[in-house]
Amino acid sequence: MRKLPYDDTNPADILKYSEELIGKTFIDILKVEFEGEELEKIISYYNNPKSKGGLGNLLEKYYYYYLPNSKSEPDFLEAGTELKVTPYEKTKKGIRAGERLVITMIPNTEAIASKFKGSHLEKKISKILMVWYHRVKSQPRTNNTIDFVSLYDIYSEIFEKDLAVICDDYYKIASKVREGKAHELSESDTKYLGACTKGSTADKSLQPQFYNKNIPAKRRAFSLKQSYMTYVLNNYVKPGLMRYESIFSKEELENVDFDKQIIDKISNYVGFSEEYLYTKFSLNTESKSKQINRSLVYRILGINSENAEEFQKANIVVKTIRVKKNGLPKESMSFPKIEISRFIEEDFENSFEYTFFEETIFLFVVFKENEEGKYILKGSKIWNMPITELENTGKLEWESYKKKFISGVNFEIGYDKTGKVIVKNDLPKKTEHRIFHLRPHASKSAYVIKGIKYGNGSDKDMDILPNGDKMTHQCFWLNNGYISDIIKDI
DNA sequence: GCATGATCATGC
DNA sequence: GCATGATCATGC
Repeated sequence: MRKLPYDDTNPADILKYSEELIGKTFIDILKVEFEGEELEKIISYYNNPKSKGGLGNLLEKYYYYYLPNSKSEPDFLEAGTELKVTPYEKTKKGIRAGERLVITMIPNTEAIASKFKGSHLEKKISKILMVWYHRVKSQPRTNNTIDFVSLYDIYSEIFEKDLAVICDDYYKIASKVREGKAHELSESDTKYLGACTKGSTADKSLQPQFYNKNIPAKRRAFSLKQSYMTYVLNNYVKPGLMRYESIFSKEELENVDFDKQIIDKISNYVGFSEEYLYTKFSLNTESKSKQINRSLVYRILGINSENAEEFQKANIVVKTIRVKKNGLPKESMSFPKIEISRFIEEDFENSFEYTFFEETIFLFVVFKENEEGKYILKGSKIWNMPITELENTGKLEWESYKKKFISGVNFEIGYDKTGKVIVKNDLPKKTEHRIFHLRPHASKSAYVIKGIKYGNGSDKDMDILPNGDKMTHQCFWLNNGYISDIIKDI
């Protein structure tokens, strides 16, 4: 056996050796060990999406030279350090983690420890050597460049406040498993540590639960959420591009329940009118901004921007809701527009919509209309869509749109009294669905039907249908009736 | 008064 | 210039 070029008992030395990776591509690493035909062969092996060897495996073998030990122990055993090779991507707004960081499987054939301290997860997550490569999807994997290397130590001072949340997340996941409810787990149940599904689509088959022989559950793994990894990347690995403000002090996170604290902070202002609160929090009362209540919520939580550290980490989205006197939200809730050509190619389980509702936590903040027609802050709630609802009703409703797009959308062209064109379609309507429906979402309406253009929008406002017709961009909306049920206890 | 289609205001 | 969150406005 060759002598290792680093001290594998010392995390600092492993880090130092790893820093020599910066600026190199994976091909550069392989070139040290191979040449000629052999090099070509090994490159194509690692670029084959079907081969088991990932980029992490490549570095283990040809850069760190360690022999894989049992999967239940950290990779650098004596240093107690786990190696993770993980992608990041560049976006218009900066950089973000390309994936969640999967740590270890949630057991389904043996007992699970109820507390994080002393758990199997603790061993695997405490010290992680993160090797970040810039993923460019258009090029072969081995052409990607390693740009950053960092040592994540959950017991170091900077991550101390995250540890409290992660312990709480662990407890929630383990409790659900121990109650025999592994089939009800969802990534959005918890804040920084998530229970993500594991394996390719075909492998996501249901397996028996250790704690519940009657109901099978998908295999899931503990992971650091992608949103959390994005924060780690932007704050500790490459700080400076994004600025976050924190809502909580370390003491607050260590002592009280996360959700309860958010709700409590908002509760302090329940009963006051929008106008009063705008003035109190120095928001321009003349503003016609449709997002002024969002700004208000962030100010109530104590931050001036809309970049809340804890919300970024936990993937929490703030949604403000105005409720009419009769208790029904004034509006359904919109989401980013869809792309029909992508939509009809996807299966529900791998769709953008499934992923979004499985991963996203919502903070609903309700303003209710009083007798004088003024809106009063009523309260708030943290919510995620129950996975069974998403996988049953949600799936059926989603699929009804897919079917309709494929079979063909029909239009009826009309005009209102001002002469404006109004184009009706025969997509399934809100009244036919319980959870969500599709509606237009664009700057202007725009259609091309049988070659004829309608509406005053332009090409950017339109999406293309399978038959070549075009219609105004659509997006999913959560039905206001459905939201009404969720927020009725606020 | 609701359902559905249309559109606005902001921030990056 | 566009994505996003949110609301407007007409017809039934």
